[in-house]
Amino acid sequence: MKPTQDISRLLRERGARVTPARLRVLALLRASLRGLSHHDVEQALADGTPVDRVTLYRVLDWLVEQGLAHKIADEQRVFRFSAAARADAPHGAHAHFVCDDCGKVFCLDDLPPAAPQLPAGFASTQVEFSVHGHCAHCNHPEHAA
Amino acid sequence: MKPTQDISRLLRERGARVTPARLRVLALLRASLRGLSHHDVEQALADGTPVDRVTLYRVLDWLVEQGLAHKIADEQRVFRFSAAARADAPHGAHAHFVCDDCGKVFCLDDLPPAAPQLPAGFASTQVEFSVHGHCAHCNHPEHAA
DNA sequence: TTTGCTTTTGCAATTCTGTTGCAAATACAA
DNA sequence: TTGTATTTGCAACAGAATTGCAAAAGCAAA
Repeated sequence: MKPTQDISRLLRERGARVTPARLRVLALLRASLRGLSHHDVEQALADGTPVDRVTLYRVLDWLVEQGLAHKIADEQRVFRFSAAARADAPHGAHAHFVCDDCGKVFCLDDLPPAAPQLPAGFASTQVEFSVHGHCAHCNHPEHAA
Repeated sequence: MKPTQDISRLLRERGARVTPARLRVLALLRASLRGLSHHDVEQALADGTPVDRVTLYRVLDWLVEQGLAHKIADEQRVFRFSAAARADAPHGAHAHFVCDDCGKVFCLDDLPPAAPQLPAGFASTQVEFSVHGHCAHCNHPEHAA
């Protein structure tokens, strides 16, 4: 089961051109459990034929424009992209783990946090719960850069 | 009542050096109803003796480090700073309310829930709990800008 | 007040993240 | 295969934020 074939059909169905960059990026986003920054995607695609930085920005924005991906600014003011099909729920409904070493964001399935009591007059629209620390990869000295 | 005298004493009490830049920036943040970007602060201080851009960045970060201000990235991926309501410990584990209208950050006294179970190898150092919504001021149409 | 040490400031240059303009390459339909 | 609009890659640009280092300023002790 080639995920790229699914994606290829998906793109074709909406009258969009099927290009390697779009296939690879969307497949990557769909395979990822966490939001990916432009840099993350660039690194992930560097193994095969490298994709130009600008093309990557444009593909990512195009995916967002097409409603196939979501774009949010993380705490470090970096845009993170995630596939829309999986993450269609309002962002922030789940908890995040932020690695303070590598800056990566992981989604924690766990724990739908309840909003605490707010002062009078305050209205909450969204709750964000982030756990900061060191991810499994950065926690192991032998893996550190 | 000179707010700068309050601030001057506040800084001195914690063994920090009292400089014009720190006084002016913190006074400005305290007087502001919404979160200010670096550019906002630079403009606001341009009337008097202009403060160097880099100094401004450093003063703002220093205030955050001291727990006297909060720093968040807004939707346009620009950092916005606001005075901390409670001049507490250096940004400990407490909950925040972020107003999506004015960008201001309020500290909530409620303690965040304990860190959820993390994947193997992950270590948590800090838990951040943010509630997004509309603050009491922005909730009232007659007060809105 | 003066001295001396430490912190802070200001300038220049640099990094990081993302954009824009334009010509060449490519997808896709005819 | 050909024609055409779309997409790509390169280069240059732009704004936000950071870094290195010498000069200036704060503060305590003499």
